[in-house]
Amino acid sequence: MSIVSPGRRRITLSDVARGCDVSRATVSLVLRGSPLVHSETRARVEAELKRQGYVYHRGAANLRRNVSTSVALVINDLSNPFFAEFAGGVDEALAAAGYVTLLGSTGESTERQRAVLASLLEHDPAGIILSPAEGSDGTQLRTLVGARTPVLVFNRQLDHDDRHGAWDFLALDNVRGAFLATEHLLARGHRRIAFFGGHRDSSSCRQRRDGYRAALAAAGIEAEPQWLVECAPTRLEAARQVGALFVRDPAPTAAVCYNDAVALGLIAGLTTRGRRAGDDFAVVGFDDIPEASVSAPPLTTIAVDPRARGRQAAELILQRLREPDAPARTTVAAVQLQVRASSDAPRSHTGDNA
Amino acid sequence: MSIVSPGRRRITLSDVARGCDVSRATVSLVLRGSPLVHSETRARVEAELKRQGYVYHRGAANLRRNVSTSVALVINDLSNPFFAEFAGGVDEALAAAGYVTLLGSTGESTERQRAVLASLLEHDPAGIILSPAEGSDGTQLRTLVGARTPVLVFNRQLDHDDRHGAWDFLALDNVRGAFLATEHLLARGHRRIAFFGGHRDSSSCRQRRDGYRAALAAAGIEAEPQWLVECAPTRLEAARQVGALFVRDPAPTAAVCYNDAVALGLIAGLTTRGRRAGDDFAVVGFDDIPEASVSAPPLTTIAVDPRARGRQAAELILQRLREPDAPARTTVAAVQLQVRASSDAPRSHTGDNA
DNA sequence: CTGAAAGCGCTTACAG
DNA sequence: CTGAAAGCGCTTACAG
Repeated sequence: MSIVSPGRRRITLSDVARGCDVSRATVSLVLRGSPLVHSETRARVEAELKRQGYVYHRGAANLRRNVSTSVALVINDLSNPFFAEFAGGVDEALAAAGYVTLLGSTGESTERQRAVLASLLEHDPAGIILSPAEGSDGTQLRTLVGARTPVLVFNRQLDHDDRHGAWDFLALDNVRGAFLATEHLLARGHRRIAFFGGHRDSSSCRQRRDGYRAALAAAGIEAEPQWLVECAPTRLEAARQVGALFVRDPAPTAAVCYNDAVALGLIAGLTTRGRRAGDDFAVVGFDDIPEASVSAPPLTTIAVDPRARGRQAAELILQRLREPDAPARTTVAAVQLQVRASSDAPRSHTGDNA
Repeated sequence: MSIVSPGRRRITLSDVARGCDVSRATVSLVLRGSPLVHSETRARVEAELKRQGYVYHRGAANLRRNVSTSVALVINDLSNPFFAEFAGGVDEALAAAGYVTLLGSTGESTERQRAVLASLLEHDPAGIILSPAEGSDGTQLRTLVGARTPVLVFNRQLDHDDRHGAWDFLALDNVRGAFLATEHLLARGHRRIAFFGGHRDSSSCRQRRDGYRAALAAAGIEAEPQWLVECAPTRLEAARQVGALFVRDPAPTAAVCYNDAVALGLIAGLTTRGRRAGDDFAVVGFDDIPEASVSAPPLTTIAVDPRARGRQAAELILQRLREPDAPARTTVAAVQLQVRASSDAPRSHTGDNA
């Protein structure tokens, strides 16, 4: 004879059925709002459900019905405000559609990404929204995920194409964003414009560089090799690399940055070197993270609206669940220039007359 | 005769068992690492698991075993960097312990909180980490959640105590934080120090005001009523309320702010009024959000380390799962003063000689 | 060491 | 309109 702590045992359909003298089937029909149940019976069952504090066990129901009401969201890390906003948008749209969000973080490690995906897959998500860790391989991911679970890839292209047909892809318009940023600096009179930060092997960096080059080309300028400075996309690394911009004369008077973190690092590095961003050097960022609007000087940047991108990603995976057999699609999300006084000094202020 | 798309059907234990001529029981024992299985049989089964691309269905297993491997995390919103960091810490620690995080956002609405909790409970979380929406009622939450699922409350006290015995509570040391902030301004020579922002009916605001008053009292100062200015804890509202600080002469020369958002709003509002934070008015914040270090001027504030708090919250709920019957506990997390040049001008700079 | 059988909490044809 | 029965994918005593 075992003693069960009060309230510890789960209340099931059977308990409720017993409590109001109907079958489990009838209670189930009431729960699912079936019109088959007599309204008086329904009322009795509903009273009993409430009386016993019944909680629906969606997992059991999903098992029986062979459906899933969760979507896995795998991102780099919530400490990055870009992904935090993105995740907020995903969760908002998924919750509105009746899905629950399963969270996973890779910390930009493909090894952790493997482990996180394997663990999440065991929870049977209906689909996966994946912002891949840098260096993720499409073929490997396909082996891990299989063909049963649709994946929406966000932000970063996978390294290898996939024999089974590509996954859906939500891309930022990196080319156009960098084009707009560069065009803005050109319009303010700059001619020697650097592209600062990021790694050449990241697809988003290559695309942003392409947009940058295209804007320069449209103005009849060819990017000089020393204007292209690589560094890890963090504030600290960017601050360390600032010197590379000024090794040769004439040095650039402005920089399009790979992202806002790099731009903030550049601003800090300029200060260290006795220069003032927005005063004698122009800086434009990419992403429009929350810090961009309160930095000193405020940062002109490319707004990506990560929260809206999150909602969009959720809509795309939900649509895929509705049409599992439609061909894979790439969606390119628009970006826009967010001008703020005054990280983007005009050339006249930089004391440059070359 | 229905045609199944290749790879759409789930591979189950039965498929694997059939594929290598053993019973489902044996496959299950292999999966769970039982020493009962002959090593040769084990090898055969493992090869077949891999060959068929088997994915464990943890939901089915958990149903049978009556356990859960998920924890629900309910917060205000991931757009708030404080909660994003907190969530990152929670997820990190839960993942390390083999749990998956179910995410839910309230947007500070108790109505949405009800709906989100009801939905998450249907997914049978082992426990819930809840940062309650403002105005959450403990009695109502108890009715909703029941006695089966342990809850760790974070950051904000619930409105009513609970007859069933309180839930675990992870609190920030708000009193001490505000005390440290106020003491710092006193040490810099200020005597007329305001407490700016927050709502009196929020428990964290009351506690921070208590710490502020205690520090003033220790210096023989009593807070004047007009030094206590309420406003919603957002940048925008704070900027709008700045005028209230200067309605009477002599006005305060410094302010302890309810949080960093309010502090940043105050800094902006001061600028609008032709004053300069850190130059002729001293500002101290609370939370140490990422913007605090890059604002102009950088913000001296109280560091709460939300990521560490997230890890701590996860540890506390995991411990509760291990000891369901231990008495409920309140844990107070330490906070510390983060001094940054130079939002915290000394009084001599404020031109105040009163 | 391996297999047959019962059961977790639910749903859904099917019969009445 | 209601109930008995089978089954979703797994686990676990129990028997052999």
